[in-house]
Amino acid sequence: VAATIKQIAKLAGVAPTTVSLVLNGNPRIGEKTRQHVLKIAADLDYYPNHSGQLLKKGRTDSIALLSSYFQNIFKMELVGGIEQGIFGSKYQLKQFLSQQGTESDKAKEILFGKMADAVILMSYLPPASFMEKMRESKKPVILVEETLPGHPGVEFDNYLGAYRAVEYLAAKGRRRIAISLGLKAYMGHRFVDDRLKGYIAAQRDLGLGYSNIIEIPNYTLEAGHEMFGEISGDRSPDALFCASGDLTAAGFLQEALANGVRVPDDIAVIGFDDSIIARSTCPGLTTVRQPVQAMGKAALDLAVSILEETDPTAWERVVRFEPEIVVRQTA
Amino acid sequence: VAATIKQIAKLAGVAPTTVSLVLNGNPRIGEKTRQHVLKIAADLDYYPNHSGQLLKKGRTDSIALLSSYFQNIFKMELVGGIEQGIFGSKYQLKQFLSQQGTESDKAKEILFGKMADAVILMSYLPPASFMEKMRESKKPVILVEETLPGHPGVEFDNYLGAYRAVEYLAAKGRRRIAISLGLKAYMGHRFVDDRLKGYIAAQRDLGLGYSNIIEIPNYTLEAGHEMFGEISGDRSPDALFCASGDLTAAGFLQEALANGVRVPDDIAVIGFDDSIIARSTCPGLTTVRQPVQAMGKAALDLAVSILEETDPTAWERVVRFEPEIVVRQTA
DNA sequence: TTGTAGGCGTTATCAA
DNA sequence: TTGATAACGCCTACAA
Repeated sequence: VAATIKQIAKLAGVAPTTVSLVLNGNPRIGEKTRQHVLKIAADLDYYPNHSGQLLKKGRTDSIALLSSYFQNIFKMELVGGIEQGIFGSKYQLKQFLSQQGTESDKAKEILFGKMADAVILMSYLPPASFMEKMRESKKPVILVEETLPGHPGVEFDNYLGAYRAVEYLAAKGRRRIAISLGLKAYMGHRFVDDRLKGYIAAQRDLGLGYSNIIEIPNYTLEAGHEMFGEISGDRSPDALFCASGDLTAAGFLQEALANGVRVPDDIAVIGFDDSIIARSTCPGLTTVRQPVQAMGKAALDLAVSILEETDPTAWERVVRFEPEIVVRQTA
Repeated sequence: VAATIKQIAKLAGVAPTTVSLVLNGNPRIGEKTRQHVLKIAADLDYYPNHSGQLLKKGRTDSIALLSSYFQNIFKMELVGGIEQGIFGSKYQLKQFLSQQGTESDKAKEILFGKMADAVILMSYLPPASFMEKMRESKKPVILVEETLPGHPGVEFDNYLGAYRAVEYLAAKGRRRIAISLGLKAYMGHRFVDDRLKGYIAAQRDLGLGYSNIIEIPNYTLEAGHEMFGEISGDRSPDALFCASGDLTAAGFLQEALANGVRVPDDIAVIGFDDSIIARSTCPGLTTVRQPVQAMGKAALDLAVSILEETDPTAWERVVRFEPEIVVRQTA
């Protein structure tokens, strides 16, 4: 049903080549023929077959985002940032979902199979050997969140984020600061380790002799609710640093307030990410801001500068973003 | 750099056909040759060129989601639902962004250009002529949120949602119920009209002689904050129905609580959507639930059953979802 | 069991 | 100014 160049050519009484030239705005075709062809193309509602073009050109003019996460606010904001940057550019964003653990295979499939010119890989650290291989094949893979030195990536200083959160709480007079984390659930994800290390280092540097690590199964509202059960007892914390994210912090908040625990008077709460959730809770959630949108944009920029070869150093650049404490009402 | 069937054939000392047959699991190739070819393919890290395959097959095995919205929770949840359904199927989801007003052109480009086999079009009502044309060309366009009778779509009963919200508030003894809406900003979007009509009808049916329509510029937290300024005065409402969504309701809540207005004692608040926002506010937001994930899934199912021709009626089916009041603490 | 040949829709090279 | 021809990588009837 879709029109092709050949059909237009036949109807117009010219050769396919001519049609192609006209459609691509080549000036060496006579005005009369041009108009004629254009008219017929419009009549037939012609749109170029994408596969045909790609096959010929060898480029796809699209960039893939690959992740193993479904619905998730971090991803939404990352995509938002990428979209902002990609819109109006010549690139298309294609999102792919991969089963956990199959990320690098999927990336190879995408890149070698010419489904996209570059892959932005979210929250997954592939083996160095994989990255080197991609580098040799000139197939850009941009790592987001979990990065590898010497390979293109975008990261956030999670260590510093945690450190500053503890510092901030201590400056507010808190002495028994607990941290919530998915140590087991997100095992192998560096961001978990880094946040924990930052917490421990800050405790040590500030001479705080208290440590309380609340292990949670996932980063949901419900997990936040359940945290509330963990903070009672005689050595209960006077502050909770939800390194597990804003959503868990919001969950905790709900449960605390429902049980008559005052925030921040009885317990200060600080989240992580500064997502839309942190801004919409009540009281407003004090949190460690991670500029996720900007990170998405940065990943895209990295991909584009590698593809367009505008910057030879881009192949080994890791763009690092710094945390910022956003003070609202919970701490 | 990417390996092709020809290269494998040459290295293996067989014809390209043989390689293709092996790779596609055709049983008529001898085991020895099969193993040999497979080994070489693996060595070369072969992945089939997608464009080549598509061009030949005439199908893309992918489904497009087209919208003119960037970051937005509704979209996130819709995508979530689609992904759940698509994962494991043979289809790929491709997301496209279009400038507002160019949706149908973009859809044609996608469909006729063979970038995807079907388009799921979010929150945009195209002209009927466009839908008919697509129908004739056997190019499925699935409408989400804004639908057209006789064309495949997924909709939500916004009228009933609003009606029930008012009914619920009235049953709770509220008499002066205000509604917030982006009448101007979302002009032409049927969901706005429908919610307003539901509100008006319920007021009338229940004999409530009060009407207060708060016009807001967009559906953000900040717009919610500003609503608070609108509800003072002597005929101030005792309930606010945020037909403008949970996020605006959350904004209002923040401002109200910050100003010592008690919710729901002084004013009841009810949101719309039951997004993650509604679940994470404090107090929990009573809201009109719209099963966005299920709607995404339904849109996908519709697309698939049209593509696979499993159900001839799918071409004209509009799947309708019903509201449900989710009672939490604000009303 | 394996190979030959042609074509999907496009574009680039070269010739007319 | 226009057209014939070939090629991108893959698949598939048909032939061997």
